Amino acid sequence: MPLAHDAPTRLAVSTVIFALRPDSVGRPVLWTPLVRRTREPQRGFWALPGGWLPPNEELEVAAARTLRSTTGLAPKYLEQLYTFGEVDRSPEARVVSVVYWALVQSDEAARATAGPNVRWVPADTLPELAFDHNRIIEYALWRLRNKVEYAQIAHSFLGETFTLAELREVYEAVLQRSLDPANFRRQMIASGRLRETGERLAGAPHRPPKLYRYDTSAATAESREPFMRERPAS
Amino acid sequence: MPLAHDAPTRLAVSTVIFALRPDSVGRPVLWTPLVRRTREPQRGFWALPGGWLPPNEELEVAAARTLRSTTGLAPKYLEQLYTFGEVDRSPEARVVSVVYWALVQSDEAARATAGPNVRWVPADTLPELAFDHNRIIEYALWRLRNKVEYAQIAHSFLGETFTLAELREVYEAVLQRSLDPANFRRQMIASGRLRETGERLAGAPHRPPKLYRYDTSAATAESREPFMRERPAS
DNA sequence: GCAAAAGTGTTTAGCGTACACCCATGT
DNA sequence: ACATGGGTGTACGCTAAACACTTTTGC
Repeated sequence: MPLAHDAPTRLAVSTVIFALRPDSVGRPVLWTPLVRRTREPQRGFWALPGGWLPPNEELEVAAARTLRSTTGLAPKYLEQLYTFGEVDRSPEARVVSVVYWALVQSDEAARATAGPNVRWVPADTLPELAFDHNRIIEYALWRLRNKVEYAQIAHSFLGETFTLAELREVYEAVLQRSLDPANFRRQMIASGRLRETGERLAGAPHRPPKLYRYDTSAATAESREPFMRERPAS
Repeated sequence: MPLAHDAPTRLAVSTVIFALRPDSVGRPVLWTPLVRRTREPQRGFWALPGGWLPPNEELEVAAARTLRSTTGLAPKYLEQLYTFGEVDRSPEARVVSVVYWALVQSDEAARATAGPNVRWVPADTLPELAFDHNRIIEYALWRLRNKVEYAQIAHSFLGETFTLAELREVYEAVLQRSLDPANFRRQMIASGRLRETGERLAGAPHRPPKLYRYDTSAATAESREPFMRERPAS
């Protein structure tokens, strides 16, 4: 079915947002917030947070604003994912969506705003979503799991300081497999991007672990990608 | 300077095209075709091939069509690169460009159409281009050089059959360093994606090398990325 | 036979994995 | 003291890099 010849192509920005939340057994797994569509087309279906691109707003800023308005949070990591533009991905009008993906701090996400039209769901067991949004989230998951293996982004789920065990739990949750604590420690230290804070986390009935901080200035030239900012727009 | 409030955001598709051509010393290096802008803004400057997105055309098809109209060629590899949408990247109007990158067969590119408004230039020593196109090509180069190291795309510069020496020359030209022929051979064979044709390339004053063919069906599930097609749209 | 590139064999170094073991704290 | 996770040491296996060596052609 051809589109109306006078309908202009519309440009939207959407964001796939990831945070870690405990599942029913208490182990952290990936969750993502969705919004309920309140108008046609696809009214009532859950969809990615997003909206039309304002003429004077940067793409990345639009993604961050969307994130903030649906979760109340600021992204700790934000990157362009892909642009989806199939002619038939939305009925009636041609819609090209520039999609971003974001990581937010998990303990903040636990207290994130939610309402009747915002719902967090486990990213690996999605319901049927509006448009091609299932496919988009699956692609974002693929990218996240790939990128965690070679880029230092896992700390974006955590706060300013963290223990190596906490960091390892993030990797294990994202990659869905357990990692050797001893080797994990050495790999992280060898990367040269962790700085000891000098403090330890006390209170547990065992040896108190050191607290680390991610060193943003230690990113080497080889590993740096174009267009990557230290602080995403908010 | 704010944009006119009634000017809609426009959507364009551009393509960074790479082929290998001999430099002055005869060694293959990366070249890319540019088109001269014949209207304002930036009239007279060289720019990436591209144009406005037709309402009923797929993004990838638009990229392939652009490629064909400027070079007369069909892409052997075509992938979305990034979407550039900075508010001020084009004067007067907000333009969001979905940029693709493509690899074309080098011996075909040698006979490619060129005219007063199409020029091939070495990709590593670009003149000053229109808009942000210098930055776009530099990013495409970065992506190409990264991806060649972990994905099997180098054969896209070659014809149906090729020798391991020819394939190695592609890698050397893209990565700008020489590779050990013995180890290169073993790595390629070990990848399991090359098939012997049973033929050899005769005529040179030395032992005739075997001819190989790239086996598209041998791509494993682990290495496959979403949205990758065997045959790009043309 | 000789030159030159194709193709094979072998050694070494680095790195990730597996796992044994010691350390430090709260109870 | 002891249980528990933090943290260290070490051996193994795989792979890439380096390079010596053999093979096969045209001249």
